[in-house]
Amino acid sequence: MGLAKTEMFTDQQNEIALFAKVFGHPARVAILQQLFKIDGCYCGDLVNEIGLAQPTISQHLKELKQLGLIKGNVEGTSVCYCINRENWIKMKQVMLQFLDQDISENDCC
Amino acid sequence: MGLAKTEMFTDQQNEIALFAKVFGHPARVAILQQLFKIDGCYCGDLVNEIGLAQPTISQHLKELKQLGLIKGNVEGTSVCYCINRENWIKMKQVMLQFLDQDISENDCC
DNA sequence: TTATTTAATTGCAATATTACGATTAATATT
DNA sequence: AATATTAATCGTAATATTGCAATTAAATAA
Repeated sequence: MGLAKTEMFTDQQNEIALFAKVFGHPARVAILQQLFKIDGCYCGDLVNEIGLAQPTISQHLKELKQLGLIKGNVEGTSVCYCINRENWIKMKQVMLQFLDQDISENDCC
Repeated sequence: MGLAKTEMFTDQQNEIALFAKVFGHPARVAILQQLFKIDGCYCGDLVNEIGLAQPTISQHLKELKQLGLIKGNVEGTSVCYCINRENWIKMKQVMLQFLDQDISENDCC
């Protein structure tokens, strides 16, 4: 079916999966790292930096924006993208809660 | 093409994306949370707990195992799964490095 | 007004993912 | 040996993702 049965899972599990999914492509990882590095990149800069076609980058930017992880500011014909710091921190808390689960010592296997 | 152009990205970016991708489905998040909670689950337990069909759970377990995040121990006709703690810690370091990037104060947008 | 620039959108081909029924493999039980 | 139990594998349908050429939209510059 190619479709996750989200109704069987908790909101928290679905939220974790949604954030993780958007990080599940190296182009989006690269875009975010570049935005952390430069802090305000035009779409064209990202196209040059990353080397995928402009529509492809634009599509990845859209997904990041939909999840609220980046903001886009229109400046004339350009659009300046940057990290949405507030939401990044919120996302980080959700992900850390998942990654930082207590690891007990007793190894079962 | 449905295929990520991994050769354009750094090993680190591809590694982050690979880990994130496996967390990008709520069933795999749920499996991992259950393994942290119970610490040694049989495949059948996970099928009952999560409510997807046995082949589906088996497939998700395979992906988690391929990435080294879980171990499976054969006990008769059953297989007991648990977290691979060593690799979980390694994965966490990679992901934290990505999530914990310095957030400067100056907001560009 | 007519280019020009920049980025979003559309449409599509190739590939990947998700889910599960049916089957198989391996072990345990009778 | 025959049966039962458990989980992996196979095959397949439905859907999602990735990438880009072509086009469009919107703003600026000439």
